[in-house]
Amino acid sequence: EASTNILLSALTQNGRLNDAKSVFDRTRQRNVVTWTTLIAAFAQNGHLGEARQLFEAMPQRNIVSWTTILQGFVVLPDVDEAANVFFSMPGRDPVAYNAMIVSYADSGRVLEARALFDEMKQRDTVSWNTIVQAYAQNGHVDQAAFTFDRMPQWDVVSWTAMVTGHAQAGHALQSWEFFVFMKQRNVVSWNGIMNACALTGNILGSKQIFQKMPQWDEISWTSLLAGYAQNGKLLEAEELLVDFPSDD
RNA sequence: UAACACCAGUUAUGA
Repeated sequence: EASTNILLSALTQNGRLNDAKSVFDRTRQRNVVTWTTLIAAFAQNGHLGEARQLFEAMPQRNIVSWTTILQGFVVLPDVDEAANVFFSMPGRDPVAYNAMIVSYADSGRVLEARALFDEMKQRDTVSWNTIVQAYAQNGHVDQAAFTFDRMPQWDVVSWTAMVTGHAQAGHALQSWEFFVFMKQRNVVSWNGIMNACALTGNILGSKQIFQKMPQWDEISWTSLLAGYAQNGKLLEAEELLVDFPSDD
């Protein structure tokens, strides 16, 4: 039955929702993971109705199944339904809190996001990153920086959030400083600083970063292209298109 | 402090 769940997981990861559903329907031995895997698949594709039906039909739910349905409303987005689920849950762990904080942040309700954060018994690094990002994306980079300074520990996500947060506020220098001070960088950090340059009008910097970065993904290419386009560098954009990687 | 092949939930980058 673990093997069924592995199959289900593989199918949903490849977007084969229908196949996943039919496998689910044909299996007799379902456990909470079987159910939750399918619920997550529906929820991640915006099919909250189906997800909710399964959620209500499942014989027993645990905190992961609750958080899965919660997350479905977070990404929809439907902050009120998300809050509904969140406050109905039999128990809340940091993962559930973090998801709900994101929902408040995405709808501009920073104070409520902060209130939840303060109310948490245990905060993990994701919690801190989430509240830092909540401030940054709502135009309070100063608060984001203040909170960042008080975090017990940082990871690559924390640093990258500050790089992009400052860039969005137009603080090119601070953005760059955070990038330089980072101990570990991944492709997201590199994409972030490249976009930071473009955002603050330094498209030449974007190009240089693109050339220097150790690895690229689709977002790296799209970012540079967008940077050119938004700064009126149409010739450069066309040149870049020639070298664009294709996905087959 | 990580590796030894992934059964489900939360945070950072572009369009």
